[in-house]
Amino acid sequence: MNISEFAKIAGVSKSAVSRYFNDGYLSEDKRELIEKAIKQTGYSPSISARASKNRVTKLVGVIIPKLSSESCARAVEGISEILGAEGYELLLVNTANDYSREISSLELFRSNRVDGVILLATVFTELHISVLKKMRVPTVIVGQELHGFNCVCHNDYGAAYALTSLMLDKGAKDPAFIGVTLDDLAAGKARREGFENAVRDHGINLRHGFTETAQFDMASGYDKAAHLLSGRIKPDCIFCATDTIALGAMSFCREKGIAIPEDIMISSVGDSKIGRFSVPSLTTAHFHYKTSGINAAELLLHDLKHGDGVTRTMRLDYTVIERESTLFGDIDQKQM
Amino acid sequence: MNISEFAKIAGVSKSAVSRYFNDGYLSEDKRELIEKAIKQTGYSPSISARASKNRVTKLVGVIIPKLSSESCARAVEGISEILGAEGYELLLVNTANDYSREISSLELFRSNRVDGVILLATVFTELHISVLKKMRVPTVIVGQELHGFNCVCHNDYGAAYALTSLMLDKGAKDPAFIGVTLDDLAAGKARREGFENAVRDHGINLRHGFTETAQFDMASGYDKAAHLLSGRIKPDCIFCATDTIALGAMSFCREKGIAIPEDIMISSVGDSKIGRFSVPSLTTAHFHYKTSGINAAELLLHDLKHGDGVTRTMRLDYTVIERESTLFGDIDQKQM
DNA sequence: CTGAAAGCGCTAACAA
DNA sequence: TTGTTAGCGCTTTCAG
Repeated sequence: MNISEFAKIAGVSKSAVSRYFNDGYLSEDKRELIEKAIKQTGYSPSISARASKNRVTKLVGVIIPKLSSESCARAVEGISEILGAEGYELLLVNTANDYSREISSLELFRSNRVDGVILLATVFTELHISVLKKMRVPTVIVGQELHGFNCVCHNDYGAAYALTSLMLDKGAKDPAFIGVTLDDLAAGKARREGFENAVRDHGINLRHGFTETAQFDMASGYDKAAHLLSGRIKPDCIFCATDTIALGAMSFCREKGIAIPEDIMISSVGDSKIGRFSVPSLTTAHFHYKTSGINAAELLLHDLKHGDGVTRTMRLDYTVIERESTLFGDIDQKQM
Repeated sequence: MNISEFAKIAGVSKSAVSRYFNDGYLSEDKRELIEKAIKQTGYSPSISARASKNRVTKLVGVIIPKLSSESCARAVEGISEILGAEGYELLLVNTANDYSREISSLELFRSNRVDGVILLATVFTELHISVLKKMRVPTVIVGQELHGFNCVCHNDYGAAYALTSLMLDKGAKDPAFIGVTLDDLAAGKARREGFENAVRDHGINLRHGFTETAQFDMASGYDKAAHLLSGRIKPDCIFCATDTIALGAMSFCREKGIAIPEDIMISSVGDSKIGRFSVPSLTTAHFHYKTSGINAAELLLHDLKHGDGVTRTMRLDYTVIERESTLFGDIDQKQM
C-alpha cells in the first residue's frame, strides 16, 4: 500500500495525505476522510521513502564496547530514554571490545543512515581521531575526553584520588595499584594518576613493583593480586581501577586467607552490583553512568537542533561509597 | 554528494556507479575509475534512498524490557553477533518495562522501517497477540512460547522442577515458593508449575500460605521472605522464580540470623553474576541467554531468506549449578 | 486550502 | 558490458 493507492481509497489527493502526516495544512473534511481510510487499511507512510526525501532518518547510532557490561547498559538506558522521548530511535552497534569495529561503524555512520552518533569510547587511536574528524553528523563521545569534540566523561582522576586517600587516611602505609592500559586515558591513565598523586600527597613513597596492569576481567585481577601478594613485603591496601579487577583480587585474598580489610584494604571504581553483595562488600566510587547517557543524548539533541559548531565537555562527578572492604571495626554495618 | 554528481566526477554513468555498489556487473576500467573517485570524494551511497527503492532496510527491530538486566543484555549480544555478520543492524527499543511500549514499537515496526523483529517478551495481552498477528515482517519471540509464532524459549518448567527436587532430595520437608505474576507464562506460570509438581511428586503437601508472588526486584524478594518467615511454622527451603528475588530473600535471612543452607535452603533461576559472589553463593539454573539470542537471530535470518511461512519453536535447556545456598557439609567448596 | 507536477537519490529494465 | 530511461514512495513547490 503506497501513498497513491491510499489517496485513491481515501478519496483525496496524494498531497493531502502527505500533509496529513506532516505539517497538516488541511481542512477538517479531508482530515476525517483520511482518518477513516487509515482505520480501514492500516496504512502508514514509508519511513524509508520519507528519509530519502528529507535527509532525516530520526535514527541515532550508538556504538558501545560491550553491552553486557553494567556501565554500558546503564548509559544506553539513559540515551534511549531521552532520545526516545524526542522520537529518535537507536541504531546499536556492539563492538564486543573489537576496537576496529568502532572505526568501521563510525565510517558506516559517517555520511548517512543516522542523524547523529554517540560513541561509548575506550581507547583512541590516530585512526579513531581521523575518522571522528570526518564525521558529518553531530557526534558525542561518552566516557573519554577528546579535545574538539562533544564529550561527557567522569571524574576518573578525582575518584581514584579520593579512594586512595580514604585508605591512606585510615592508616594504610604501603599502597599498591592494579590498573588497566594507559592507552585508556580515562580508566587507565587518569585513575593511575589519581592514585599516584594521592600517595605522593600523603608523603608516602610508592614501592617499586607495587604497580600492576591488568585486563578488564576478574581472572586478571586475581593474577595481579597473586603477584603483588607473593613477595616478602606485602602491600596493606590495593586500589583497583575497576570493580571487576577488585573482585578478582578479593577472590585471591579469600582463597589465601588474607583478611579484608584487616590485613589489606581494597577499593575500586564503578559501583557494580556485585560489589554490593560480595563478602566483604566493596568500597567503591559510584559513577553516574545512566546520567552520562542522558547528558550525552541531550548534548546530541542540542547539536541536532541548533548545531552551533561549539563543542562542549561535561564532566560528571563521583560519589564515594564506603563498604566493608575498607571498614575497620563495625563490620556488620553493611551498606547496600 | 549524490550519485549523479559522483558519476560525473568519476567519468562514468550513474548506473555504473550503482552497479559498483551492488551486483558489480562491471569492467575493470570502470571499477578503477570509480574507486579512485571514492578516494577523492569519500562518496558513499545513501542508504535511505536505497532502502526506499529496494524495500530492504537491513535493519532488525529488537524490543526488550530492560537493557540493564543481565539476561536481556546477553540475548542482545547474541542477536547482534549473528545479525551483524550478515550485514544487519539493530534498531533497539528499550521499553523500560512499560508493556504498552511493546505494542507501540511493534506497530511502528509493523509495515516498514525494519526487515524483521525480535521481541524479548514478558507478558502477552490480547493486544499483543492481535498486533503480532498483523506483523508484515518476520518476527521472532524470545523467552516466551506463543503458538503460531517463531519462538526461542527456555525450559522454565524443567529448571524449576529440577531445583525444587534438588532441595527436597537433600531432605527439605516444608518447601515454599516466591514467584512472579502468572501473567508471565514463562517466569511466572511455568516455574510455579515446575515447583508445585516437584513438591507433589515428592509426596509432600504444599502448606497453605507458602506461596508468594513478588515483583521482579530484590526489595520485593526481601518482603516476601519476611512474610514467609514471620509465622510460627517456617519453611525449610524456598524456591524463587528469579535470582534477584532470591538475593532479596537471602538478604532478609542474613539480617535475621537465619542460616543458609542450615536453617533454610534457597535456590532460584537465572545464574546472575551476583549470585556467584553472594554469601552464601546461590544455587541456580543457568539459562543460555546469549544462545537464545543467537538462535532467535538465526531463525529470523532463515525467515528473511526463505520465508516458508512455517513457524518454529526452539526450547533451550538449562544447567543446574549447585552452590552454597543448598550445600550441606563442605561449605568451603565454593563453585564459581 | 488544494491538486498537479516536479524532483529526492537510487535501482533496474531495456536497448544498444 | 554499457548508458538511457522509467520508475520507487514520498515531499514540496506552484498555480489556482
